[in-house]
Amino acid sequence: MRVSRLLLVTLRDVPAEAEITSHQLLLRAGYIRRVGSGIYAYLPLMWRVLQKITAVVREEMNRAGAQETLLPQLHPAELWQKSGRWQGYTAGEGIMFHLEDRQGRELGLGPTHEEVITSLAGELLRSYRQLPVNLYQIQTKFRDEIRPRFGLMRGREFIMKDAYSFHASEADLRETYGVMDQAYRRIFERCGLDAVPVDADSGAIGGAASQEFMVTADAGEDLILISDDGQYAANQEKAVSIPSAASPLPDGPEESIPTPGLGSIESLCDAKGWDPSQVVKVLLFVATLDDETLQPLLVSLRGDQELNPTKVANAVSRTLNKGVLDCRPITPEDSNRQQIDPLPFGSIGPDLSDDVLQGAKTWEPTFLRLADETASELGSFICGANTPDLHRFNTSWTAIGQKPTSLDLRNARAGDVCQHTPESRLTEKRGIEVGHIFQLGRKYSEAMESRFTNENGKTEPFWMGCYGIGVSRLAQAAVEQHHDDSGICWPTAIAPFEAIVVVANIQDDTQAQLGEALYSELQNAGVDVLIDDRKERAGVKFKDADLIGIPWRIVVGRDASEGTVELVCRSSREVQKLPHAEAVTCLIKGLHP
RNA sequence: CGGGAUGUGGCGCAGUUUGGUAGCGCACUUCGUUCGGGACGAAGGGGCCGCAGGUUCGAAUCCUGUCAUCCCGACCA
Repeated sequence: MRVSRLLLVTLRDVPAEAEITSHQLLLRAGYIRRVGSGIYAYLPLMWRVLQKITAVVREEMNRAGAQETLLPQLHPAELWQKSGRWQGYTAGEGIMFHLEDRQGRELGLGPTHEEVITSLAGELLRSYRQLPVNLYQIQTKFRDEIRPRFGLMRGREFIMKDAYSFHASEADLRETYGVMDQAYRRIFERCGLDAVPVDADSGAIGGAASQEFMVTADAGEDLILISDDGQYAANQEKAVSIPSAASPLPDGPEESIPTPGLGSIESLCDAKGWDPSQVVKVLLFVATLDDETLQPLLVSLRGDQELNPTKVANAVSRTLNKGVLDCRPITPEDSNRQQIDPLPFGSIGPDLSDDVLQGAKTWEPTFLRLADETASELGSFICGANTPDLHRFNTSWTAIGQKPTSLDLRNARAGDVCQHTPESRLTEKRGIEVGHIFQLGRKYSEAMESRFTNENGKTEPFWMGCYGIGVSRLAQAAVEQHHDDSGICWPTAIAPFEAIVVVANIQDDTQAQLGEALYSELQNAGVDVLIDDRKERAGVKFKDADLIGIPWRIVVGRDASEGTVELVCRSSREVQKLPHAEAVTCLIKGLHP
């Protein structure tokens, strides 16, 4: 390709819309253009990058025994109604774009394809003899993100590879899950990304085991915790650790202590000289369940710990055996709306009576009470007295009259001791989620009544796995991980071109001819090569070449008359002056070591 | 949806406080000089100042409404 004919519009100024480096560079280097909020055009250079990535993904998926298909993007509502997800995905905070056709039929624009594929599998896979099957597709997904962000990182339209596997047994599912884990590691490695597999919460998609692949980068939206010894890594939503010990309270009788104006743990401890680990804090939430009930929650946690909302939602879901659509803190305004008496915020104890909920307009009349183990394991502690400006000192679960069950509801934090070995501690990093693999189990096959006949002639629902890679996000994550002050430094495997021949002065016949000769030679050698044949000053061409980040550059310039050129490595900035033939061999060796 | 900010040629911005009919840099076009790290000079083209009302002799500027975009929280590949 000739740069003179390439649609390449580079910008000197950073568009105001871009916050993070990778987004700025993709815009400046002419890879993407914003068309609407969270909607981007992939310009020719970007499209080449995406094709390089999908080629790697295809190879590895095919190698792992998966088969490529292409599923529709328009999904009839009935499919989603059958799985029970239509409501949750379209109403309120729902993430699915949806529409009505001229007949008044409802359709959704696919944010994910469990429903479609599971219903197809039920029709096509009748016998255990056909199993296992792993189907994948690479296509555009639509999600009406609450807040699109950071260019391709969180778009409303994005390219994703998703795969779904169907199995006759859980053991077989686990085997394919393992194969996918290995395939994913290879994919990210081949794409030149440093991606860490971490234990993850399976979230809205549901299911048993799940693992995310995180590209470590400061701009990442997720917080991940990694052990010093590298044996354990998890998303903060899922991460577990051993909490630090609480400072014990001196023995003594229970006391009521006036605490006017001390509504936060911090102010309370500052004023009274207590340690936050001696206090049980109580947080009130209201959870929206999938049967539309609004369940008030009372959560107890040791004062020095942070609550993990994902763990709370999962605990609610497990306890009540219902899905949790939303979980938000109860605020003083809620008492007005529910027409109940004001709650003693700042002085709530774990034994806050259900009486406070009597007469609530839409809430359930009793609290679901949950306690983190850091709180439930305290012998004696300080807590609110359920009366404004009053706390209880040296009380206990016996005195309070209820010993809650111990759950893990807290955030693991950097510095915490690991569960797998007390020798190791956790550190925090930020990560960009580029892949996620799940063992779904039978959740969808049961809901969609998608079944096969087993060896014993009985019908049963499939065991399922699902495996996603954010292809367009991966491309931007690669830029986030590979750039310098001058621009992008693509890993060769996913660079739009492997090499660029820069003719310093195209009007110099010697330079032009040698440049053209090298260009054809490289093309004939199967190298993806660009030639910058523009009538621009050399400086402009160098700046552009750096910006767009082609891994190798051959500069044909003032030494062209002696047949000497420069071979430049973009990422290391290493320059070698070489006879042109040698530069070509050297370049090809660099590409295929 | 809650909190914050911004809308002025393709991009980055000034002008808004104190109303007088729009300007700068980059980019673009032409010519000349220059030619290995985003050149210089000259000449040019391009904007109903987000949109709709209102106030006024007169609105980018003041008032009301509305829309859009971006940032911080809830969602996820």
